Amino acid sequence: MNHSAKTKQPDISLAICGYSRVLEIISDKWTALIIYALENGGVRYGEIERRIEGISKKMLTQTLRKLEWNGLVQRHITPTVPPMVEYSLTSLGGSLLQPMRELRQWGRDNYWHVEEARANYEAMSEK
Amino acid sequence: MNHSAKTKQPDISLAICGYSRVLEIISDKWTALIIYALENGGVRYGEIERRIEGISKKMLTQTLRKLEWNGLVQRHITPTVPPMVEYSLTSLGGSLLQPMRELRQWGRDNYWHVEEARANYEAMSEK
DNA sequence: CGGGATCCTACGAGATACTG
DNA sequence: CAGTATCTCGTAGGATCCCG
Repeated sequence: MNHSAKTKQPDISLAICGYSRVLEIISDKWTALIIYALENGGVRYGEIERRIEGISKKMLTQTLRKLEWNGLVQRHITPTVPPMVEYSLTSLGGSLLQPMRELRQWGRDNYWHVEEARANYEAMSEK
Repeated sequence: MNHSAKTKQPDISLAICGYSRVLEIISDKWTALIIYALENGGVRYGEIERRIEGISKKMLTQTLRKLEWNGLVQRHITPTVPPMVEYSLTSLGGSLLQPMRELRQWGRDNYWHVEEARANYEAMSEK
């Protein structure tokens, strides 16, 4: 009753692949860094901005909104003047930390292999 | 001797973060799907194309080249006419499978939470 | 303090056509 | 079969200025 039993392999569909769906959520340039900034608890807007080198207000706000929209981050406003806004991970957001840490670790352990491969590839192309 | 001992937290730097480096490698639209297509061994160009729904020759070739450049995939040509080209994961590429599978699993398990959060967020905005 | 509104541009990626 | 070569377009993301 399911997909093509006679052909060698099932299709790989972008629309259905769990990985693609995760990427849609966490592959924006600043998303992961913001999640890491929040991994130890709630942090104020300005403090996140200070912690992450090079991020602009626009990108910070935009990325936080998307994280909120996806249910990974929650926003808590204390209506003083001026206002104080604190962001924190939801439990859904927290559940992403473990798998993300593993990818990060892979990057730390293996990035030099990647750089080596690139140098090698380019050396080959020139000959 | 290291970074600012008196300020509350060390900076989070895009350039240095292991996670950002991994994203640089595997966040392209088709990259993960190609890696999955190769997870059980070498596959020919045309076969990858058939397995991945919706990919164009241009994107397939371009993504394969980048994967090769990064040392994750290797290319083996049998110079018959017409030529036969087989791609397979290197050991470096294979080492990415485990962490990627975990993210994929997260997507499968939690995507419905994300969709729920989105619906909720939008319902809030309208009021 | 914590944003929002605009403008601009580089680049990812699709469509289409051609080739050894 | 396994690619290249162009053309085009949408959008992510940076810069800048303004606001309650």
